[in-house]
Amino acid sequence: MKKSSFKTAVYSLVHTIPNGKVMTYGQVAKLCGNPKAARAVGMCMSTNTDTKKVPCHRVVSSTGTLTGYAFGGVLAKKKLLVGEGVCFKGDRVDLEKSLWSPPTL
DNA sequence: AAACTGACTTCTC
DNA sequence: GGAGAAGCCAGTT
Repeated sequence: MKKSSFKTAVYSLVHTIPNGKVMTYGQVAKLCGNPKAARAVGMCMSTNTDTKKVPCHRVVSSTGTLTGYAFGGVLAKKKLLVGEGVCFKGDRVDLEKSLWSPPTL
């Protein structure tokens, strides 16, 4: 590992999110080194263009609300999550069932 | 190097 | 839980 920019860490972490699960920006930010860098995480998602390598649609806000999506908006994001098997509560993700946390290495 | 921006989080009412 | 306000971080210009 070299040049571990925050962005790189976020990309790697998001890339580890399994299908049918979601993570919050705060969770990602914390695992990346700064629990308050949730905003920075979101920006990295917006700059991200490889949805296949970085499933940014699996990243939601702390309350389970879907935030922006650079590939069709929250509508497409929601559809993607539902299609993967993520539980939804109206317009929000059921974090109690679909919130995922990385393995303790 | 400084300033601005942005897909956030948390507190209070 | 919803609405409003303040604080925080990294990236881009």
